[in-house]
Amino acid sequence: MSGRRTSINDVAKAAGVAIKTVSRVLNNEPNVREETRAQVLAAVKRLNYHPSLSARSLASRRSYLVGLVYDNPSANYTIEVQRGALARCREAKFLLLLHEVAGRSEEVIQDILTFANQTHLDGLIVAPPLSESAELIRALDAQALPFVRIAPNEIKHRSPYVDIDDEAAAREMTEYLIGLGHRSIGFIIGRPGHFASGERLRGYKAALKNHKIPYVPEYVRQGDFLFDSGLEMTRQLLALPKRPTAIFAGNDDMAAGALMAAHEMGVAVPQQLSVAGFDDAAIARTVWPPLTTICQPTYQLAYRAADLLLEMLLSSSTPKPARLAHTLVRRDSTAVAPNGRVK
Amino acid sequence: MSGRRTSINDVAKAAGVAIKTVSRVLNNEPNVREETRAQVLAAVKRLNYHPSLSARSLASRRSYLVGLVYDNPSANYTIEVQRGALARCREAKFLLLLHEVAGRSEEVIQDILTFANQTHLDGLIVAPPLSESAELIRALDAQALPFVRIAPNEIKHRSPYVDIDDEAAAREMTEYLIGLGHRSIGFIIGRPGHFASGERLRGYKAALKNHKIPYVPEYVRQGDFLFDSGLEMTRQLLALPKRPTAIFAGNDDMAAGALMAAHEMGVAVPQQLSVAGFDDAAIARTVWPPLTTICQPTYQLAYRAADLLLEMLLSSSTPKPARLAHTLVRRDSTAVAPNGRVK
DNA sequence: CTGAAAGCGCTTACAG
DNA sequence: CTGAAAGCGCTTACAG
Repeated sequence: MSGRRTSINDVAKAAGVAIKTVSRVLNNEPNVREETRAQVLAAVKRLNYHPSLSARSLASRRSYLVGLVYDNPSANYTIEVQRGALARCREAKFLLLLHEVAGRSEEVIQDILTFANQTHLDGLIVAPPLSESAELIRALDAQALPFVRIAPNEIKHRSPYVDIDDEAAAREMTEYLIGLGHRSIGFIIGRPGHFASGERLRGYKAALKNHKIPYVPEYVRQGDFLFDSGLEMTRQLLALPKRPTAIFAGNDDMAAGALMAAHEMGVAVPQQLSVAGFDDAAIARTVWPPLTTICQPTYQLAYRAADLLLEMLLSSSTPKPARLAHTLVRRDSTAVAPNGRVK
Repeated sequence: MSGRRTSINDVAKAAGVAIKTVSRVLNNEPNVREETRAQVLAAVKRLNYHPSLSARSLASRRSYLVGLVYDNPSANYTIEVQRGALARCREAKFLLLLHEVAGRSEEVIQDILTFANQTHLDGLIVAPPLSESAELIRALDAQALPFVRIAPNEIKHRSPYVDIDDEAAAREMTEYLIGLGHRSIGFIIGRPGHFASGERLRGYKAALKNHKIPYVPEYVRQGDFLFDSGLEMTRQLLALPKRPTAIFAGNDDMAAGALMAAHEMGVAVPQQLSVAGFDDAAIARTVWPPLTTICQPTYQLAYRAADLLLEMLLSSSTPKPARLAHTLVRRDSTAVAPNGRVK
């Protein structure tokens, strides 16, 4: 670290061209002779030159900074989101800044706006459940800050988003259980207000209907996406006179709670009770038995979200939303229903 | 986003001073009259001015960028490290860039150096287990890049670091089990090569010695910090003719594996077997029964690491290493030894 | 296909 | 205690 860092001037001198030409090569602009381009690249390599982000940023009135805001629902989920967004940003030579928020909605919004203003963010990626906040969307709109939402709810807004088909996924899982011979299937709903909670419930209902299985209200319980609610609701479901032979929880944390309730009450999983989750979070593989669940392509969702944002920033267009595929992962927590006939 | 962003010139004009004075106020430099300072701050507020990082960075030859590199050992741990480092960086108006690495040591080092060069990082925070890599330390040294290590091993290097006393913590946990009347205590060692693995083993041995309990080699098994190794080693320990009444695993993931082995073999925890972990990771609270474990102040370690790095950068001194306190967290996985007399 | 000039918004180094 | 000038390393806008 002695003396000056090497700059575009050094490269220009070494390659025998003007700095504008170096700039063209570095930014993959057209109208450079192939030979000239090669000379410049050779000089870049020889001098181990790395362009200065601050200079570029200052001159182009663009920060090359993208923010990722999240209200950490679970560490594993968040890490995957970070990975996906980071990967795409790195490719485009943008920097990703993380910003975790928590607390009341009003403060959270102010917090995010302050973050965006202080860092002069070019754009923002909004992870769920923040992506479901109508107030936040409105506030970002008012700032004219480009943003992309991951798995948002039904809020109508022209900004792009990426998601999966929660209803279809829940329908598939329910039909998978039906296929195993289950006819009494409990369902634990996710936190009220989350769009995904409602969609998953809708998928459960649709599957029952498709198979002409009556909907039993007492089999459907309200949880909140947390372990404890899965535990408590399963205790209630298993205490029912005619208890369900399968329980489908709105996410893996609640499914893990369901497993614990079964252990407590001496109900064998999967022999006497099948349990299914949603998300394929890390907990799905650390509980016993490992959970049958729906795998969301979290990394891909975040990668794609970053991709859409960069497209907005670089071409100032408004890209179309993207819907990605989920998969049903079969593990050991589900099995043929006791006395059940497999279809 | 119409027209120009407000700059230091606008503030200077509005406050009736030179831009240098605005700069002084913003950077808390001395030699500004209190009245002038107030005028400037009022103008800053009125115009909702936020200084440009790129301009500041370009002029001061400092990127205000700090890197955090990690080889994600567990999502929960990583998230806590991020939180701590982010909090300190935000206070100092530095930006934190994440960089996750994986794979062979040589590639990892090259990857980190490329990251540092491309972003013109001012400094680097190195999380474990990367902080234990002698090759990495050497490479960073060669680049003259300031860095701070979190929980490094015994590598001698003048760069600062933060850690806890792993040996003392393991000693305390072992003595806690002894205090519950246990005399046959199994131990599952963490991944070989990790400094913490050896320190924790040392603490276990020291406690036995302090209490004149003979060291039984077959009670000590080699794991690798992963769930499966805890499962397998506990199966072996519980198959012993005289099986231990307590098992202390070198981390929580292995302790969770130990719990599953006990469930499998019909050994009641904690009535017939006490199980203790280390780290207080999220899994410690999702397994059943919840784990007694050692809580590392992960957030604080990272916060402090960032603090030391910033001190290095801003005062160009070399701060002293910091050692932080751990705590023993009692939960339901440990109890009085069967037929044990509590001391 | 290539380049010279101006300027982005700050800090540094200096003067008073 | 305050300020005018120079310059950080790029891109933009323009000229040829």
